Formats: sequence, structure tokens, C-alpha cells
Amino acid sequence: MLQLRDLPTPEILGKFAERYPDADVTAIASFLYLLRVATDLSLALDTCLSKHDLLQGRWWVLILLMREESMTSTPSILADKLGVSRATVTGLLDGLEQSGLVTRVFAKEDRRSVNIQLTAAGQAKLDIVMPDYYRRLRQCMQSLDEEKRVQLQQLLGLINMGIPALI
Amino acid sequence: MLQLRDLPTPEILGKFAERYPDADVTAIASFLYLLRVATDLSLALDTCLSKHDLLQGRWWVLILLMREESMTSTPSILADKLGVSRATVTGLLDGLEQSGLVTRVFAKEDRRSVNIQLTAAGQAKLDIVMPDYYRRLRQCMQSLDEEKRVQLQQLLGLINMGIPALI
DNA sequence: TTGACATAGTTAGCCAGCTAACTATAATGA
DNA sequence: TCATTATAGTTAGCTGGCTAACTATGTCAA
Repeated sequence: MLQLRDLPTPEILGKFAERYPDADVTAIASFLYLLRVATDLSLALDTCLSKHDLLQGRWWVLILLMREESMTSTPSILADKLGVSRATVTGLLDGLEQSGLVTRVFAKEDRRSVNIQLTAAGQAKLDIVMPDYYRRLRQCMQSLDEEKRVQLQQLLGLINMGIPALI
Repeated sequence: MLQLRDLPTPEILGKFAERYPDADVTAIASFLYLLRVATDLSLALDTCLSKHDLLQGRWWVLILLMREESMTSTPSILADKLGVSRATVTGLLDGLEQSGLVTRVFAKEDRRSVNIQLTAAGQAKLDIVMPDYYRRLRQCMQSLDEEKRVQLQQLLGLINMGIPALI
């Protein structure tokens, strides 16, 4: 994400805008602040999860499994939903299986495939982690009322639509 | 950042809220969407920079040097401003020096220290990259007028203040 | 003034992503 | 039907972060 701690001051932005006339200083400031806050949120989430011996990747796997009626999925589907490579999922599952939170069950219908199942221990882990996470997140966001949350989502939607222009 | 592509639907959030009463569904949705959009922005930035053979870390080093009147800084100061370890800065500088974009100049006043200087080639690189970056960013953010940008910054400020509660 | 501590930078080795290449199995169409 | 192609999962090796340990130099107080 955005590691940069030292965001540009208005003076610095002005100096750069002088040399580079295309600079849109309020666009730059908003963009950088968005990345900054999101990065800090993600780091805070890491800290929260680390108290439960979890990292984001593995935690999301558990959540994706819990979303399923059958508590089951496959590595490829998980990779798609997680937005990581299948190779990465193999590693995540190795760790989770070692901790006893999921099991690999070889599929009968397609012998190439493996079903990944959330174990009772995995569910128990989520039953401890999720209330803690939800409680903290509620507190974190409590200064935004419903109206502000809707506003935020709308603004993010506008930015999201602009992303193709950045690529 | 947030790799997860498959954000929870309202139904899924509802299901989880049933099992975990602490869940605040609009808080969760706003939080995840913020991370999602920021991650996509960061990836788009990577793509933009990669067209100029740059990665975020090295690019920020060049910018931090250009911010200085003297076009010069030190590895420790860069590490602080970048928000990475000094060890990481060593690696970034190795790459930049190899490409001829910065030079290491051993300091006379403190023989432990090294001055990192932006070279003419480094400045020339920025003079190509920055206009492209600024042009794209302006386009990306063009659907937000000044009022919306101020609104966004205020909302982000509120969330930012809540982050300690998440840790 | 010199011994203890602090600071600057680098090196070594770890970790979680990645891509590319591989094995095994399934699906397809000539 | 069987050669080709596609798919599922894993492995190997790369990358850019990290921490911890190291060298060299500077600072400070007894």
C-alpha cells in the first residue's frame, strides 16, 4: 500500500504544481490521504488479527468458508474470491490445515479437485475472532452516522469509476 | 492491503450479524469498500509507474529527494519519511544507484552518514513520470468537485481518528 | 579521557506474495 | 477413440518487505 508517512504539505504541492502544470493539488491531496488512511486501517486490522494468531490471508479463507452453506470450497474458487494466485492459496491452506482450522478432503467426482472444509476448531476460532473484530470496527466507525456512511460510499464509488483512467 | 475481491453481499452480512450481534453492517460495508477502492488505486498506481520502469518505493525516494532544496537526504531520514526500515532503504538505494538516478556521497561532517543525491538523470526521470502521473490522477479524480473532495477528506479524518479503537 | 551508550548504514536470513513450470485428471472434437 | 487442450493443485524459485545482528563512528558523563 502507501508506506509514505510524510505526505506533501500545501507548499510542497504548490512547488511541484509550478514545475508540473498538470498537477491538480486537491486531487493529489485527496488521493494520498485516502491511501494513507486505508493503509493505516489495514495495518490496524493486522494488529487486531495478530492477537488471535491470524494474518489477513488466512482469516479471509476462514470467512469465505463460513459463508458457504456447506462450510466447504475449493482452492481455485478461494483464489478467485481472495484475489490471490492459486499458489498462494496452497500456502495459506498448508498453514490453516497445520493449525487444524481446515481440512483437505479429496473430491470423488473430480479427482483433480480438493474440497476445503472448515473444521469445528476453525468455526470456534471465528467465533472468538469475529466478535472482537466487529466490536472494534463498530467503535472505529462510530463517529460516522448512517448519512455520512452513505456519503462516503458514494464518493468512493465516484473514485472507483475513475480508476481505469489511472491505469 | 485488501486482496479480497468477493465483498460480502447484504445477505451475507445479515447472516453474520445474526451469529455475531456486535456486527455493524454499514460500518463493515464502508470499511471494506474503502479498503477495496484504495487497494485498486494503489494497484493502478503500480501499473502506471511500471510503464516507466519504477516501483512505488523507488519513485517515492526520488520525490522525497526532489522536495529538498539541495536534492539531497540521508538513508535514515528517507526511511522515516517513507515509513519503511533502514534496511529496506538500503535496497531501494542500491537499485536507484545502479540505474544512475541517485548517487551516494560520503559525508565529511559525520563519517557514519551518507548523503543521497538526486542525479540529473533522476530529475529527468521525474520530469517524464510526474506529468504522466499527474495527468492520470487528475482524470481519475475529475468526477469529484472541490466540495466533494473536502467532504471526502473530512470523512477520512473521522475514520482516521477512530483507528486507535481498532488496534 | 575513556568506557558506555547511541546512531548510521549494511548484511543475513525470514516471510508472504508472485510467476512459471510441472503432474494429474478431465473434456473435447477430428 | 484417442490426441489435443483445458483445468486443479503443487512445487520451485523470485521479489520486496521485515527484524536482528553487525561494523563503524559519534556523544557524553564519570
